[in-house]
Amino acid sequence: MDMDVEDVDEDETNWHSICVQTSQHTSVDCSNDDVPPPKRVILHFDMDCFYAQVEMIRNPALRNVPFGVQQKYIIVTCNYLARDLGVTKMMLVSEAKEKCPQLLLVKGEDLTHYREMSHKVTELLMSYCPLVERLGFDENFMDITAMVDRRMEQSSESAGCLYEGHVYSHGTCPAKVMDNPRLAVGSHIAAELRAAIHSNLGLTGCAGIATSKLLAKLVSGTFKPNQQTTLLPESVQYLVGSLSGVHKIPGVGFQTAKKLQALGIVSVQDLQHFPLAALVRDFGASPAQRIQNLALGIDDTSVTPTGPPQSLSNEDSFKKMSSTNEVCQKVEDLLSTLLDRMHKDGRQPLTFRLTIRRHPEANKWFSRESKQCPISKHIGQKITSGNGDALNQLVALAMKLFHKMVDTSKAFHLTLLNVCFSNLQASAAVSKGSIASFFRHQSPEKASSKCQGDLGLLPNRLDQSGSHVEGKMQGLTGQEESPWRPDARCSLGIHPPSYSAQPSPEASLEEGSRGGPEDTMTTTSVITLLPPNVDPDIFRLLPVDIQKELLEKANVPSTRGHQTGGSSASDPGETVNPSHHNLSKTPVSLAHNAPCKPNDSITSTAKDRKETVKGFNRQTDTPSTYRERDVPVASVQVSLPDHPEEERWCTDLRSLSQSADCGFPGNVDPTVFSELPPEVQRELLSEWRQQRPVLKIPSSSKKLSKSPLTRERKAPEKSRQANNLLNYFKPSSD
DNA sequence: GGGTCTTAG
DNA sequence: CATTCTAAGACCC
Repeated sequence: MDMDVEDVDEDETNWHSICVQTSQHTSVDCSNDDVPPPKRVILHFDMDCFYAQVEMIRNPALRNVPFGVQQKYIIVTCNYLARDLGVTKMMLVSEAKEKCPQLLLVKGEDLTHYREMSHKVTELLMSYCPLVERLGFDENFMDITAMVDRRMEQSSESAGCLYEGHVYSHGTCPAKVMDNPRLAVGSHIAAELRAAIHSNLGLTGCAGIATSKLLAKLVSGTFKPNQQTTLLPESVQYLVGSLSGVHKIPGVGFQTAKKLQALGIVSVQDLQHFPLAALVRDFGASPAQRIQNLALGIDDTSVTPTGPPQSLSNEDSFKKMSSTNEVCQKVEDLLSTLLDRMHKDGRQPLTFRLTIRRHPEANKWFSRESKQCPISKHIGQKITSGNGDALNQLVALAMKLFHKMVDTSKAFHLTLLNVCFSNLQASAAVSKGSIASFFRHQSPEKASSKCQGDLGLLPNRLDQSGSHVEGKMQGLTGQEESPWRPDARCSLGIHPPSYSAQPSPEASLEEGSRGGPEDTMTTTSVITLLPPNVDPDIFRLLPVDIQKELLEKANVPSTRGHQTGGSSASDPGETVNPSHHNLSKTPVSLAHNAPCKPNDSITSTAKDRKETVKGFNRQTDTPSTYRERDVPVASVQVSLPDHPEEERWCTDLRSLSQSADCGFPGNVDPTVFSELPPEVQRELLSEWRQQRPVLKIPSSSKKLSKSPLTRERKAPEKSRQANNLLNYFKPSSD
């Protein structure tokens, strides 16, 4: 997991955060009109040090101390206090301790809480628009083209607004800014979504707004903690040209980079200009075209809704395992927890796989070996129904597979075991309004719901994903009640769980603005009413009275951001880093001689407001305002009582605007929640559980047609849903 | 469909 | 370099 690549990335930030001040006369920007209007508007979200944030929500006391999340002997990620002290992701625990003796460590091998929070983020985003694709636990892509179009149709005002957050640029003329109104609108939507994630889930993160997944991802980390950046078409070449090497291109991993290097290709420019035919020889036509396009900043792949996981696995690594008994015991442990997850998921696995890793001595180049086999229907049923017999039978099955790989009559030395269920089959359908339908992928025809209906109108490109869209829409449509009704929720700052609820039509911000009376309640409205120099994100966290005050004096003199020349504490210097040879390699014909501060890259207005906010923001607290209440914490390690299910309570998007009173708008403030007495938490959880929709559905996928480049596929076609609800309502449906 | 390789976080 | 603990897709038989 290096999912944590995310954050800090010391060096990576450099390249992208470079900003060049182009001299007035560059051939690029300012006067070109040959830049075609963006077709799609794609967002990329990347949570800040995700695991660490989840841990801080579970235990607010952690916010005040430097700590790292440890998996075995590695610090997989850490909070910002730890970063300030020199700790980085993927650092050895021993090294981190030397560097920072007071570093606290939180065990992170159990991914349960991270996984759950990860899905909440995805589901929250899906409630606004179904086109959400997950990338690991902490990143999501979203195609908001339809949302943007709708907003532009209904409100002419949008044309007049500026970008929210930063604009990646090396000196674009301000005038140019408005030549990309769709991206500008996209930046506002991104800001609202980040605000929603923050208010509903208590998480901060970065967003990138661009015309493709590639570009959105590349630009999102430009300004690191908790900020967003929009990439304009005229800056694309500069951005890709700034990458330090081909390995920085998403999709070009170690092996590919190695092969490229063998061809003398090291820089992105090398790859851009290398004869395609030669690449084809080494990589094959499709991959060759693909990687060269990526180097050129071209990416046609669509955002493919991820849907429920296609496999569930559990693994553990260790120094040495050399007896069958140990293996058997470990397999049992792994299976036991995996079975719990499988049971909650509700789907029935048709395939079981056991994977091992042998000690890197005999077994060459490190690798894993696996054996898999079908799961009999009989056992499969026990798995889904939670029958305890399943464990024993699966352990036996696993051992059979184990013996196929390892000759136990000889010495062996394993360093890892993994058990995996795949080929997940959804069981019977659930009631129509169920959440399950939310994840369902099929249902052709009707796409009536509002939110979705719009999607149906997608002008461009979504053709291929049409099927998914429809499927999702349907789910949405199915949504019958309106969980988000103001009255119902809020009893405790909480409201009905709603996985499903989110998808509900009204969930969409714009929807509201479109015609409904509820417009006024939408996040959108709220945000747009904020004083120009206030970050909606922060605003929301302020006490109501302060909010009022700010609204009254909308034009308070903005303090010059501290953030300014520097950027956040996290990586200030780097952004300005003088040593950007990259610059010189830039293909673009600009005079980018003068690197400038990050700020410069922003249009003045946008910039000003961002910065002011930032300064404000940074100190006060980025993450959670509510945070510190004192919770009796025995040790920093203490955390919530473990309830299996605290998972899915969800939120109501639209309630954002009222968040102030409820503690959380339609939702629960995670921090607050964590501070409630365990009994109360449990009670709430069980209440939520009754309706909570739970997961995603199965999706057996088949292939549809293919599109030329890149993978497009994913939409499952048939699938019914398996939903946890089943477990609650239908004891043992098969 | 089984199994490996690659990429990714 | 991987290291951790996952998850997915491409591509072989």
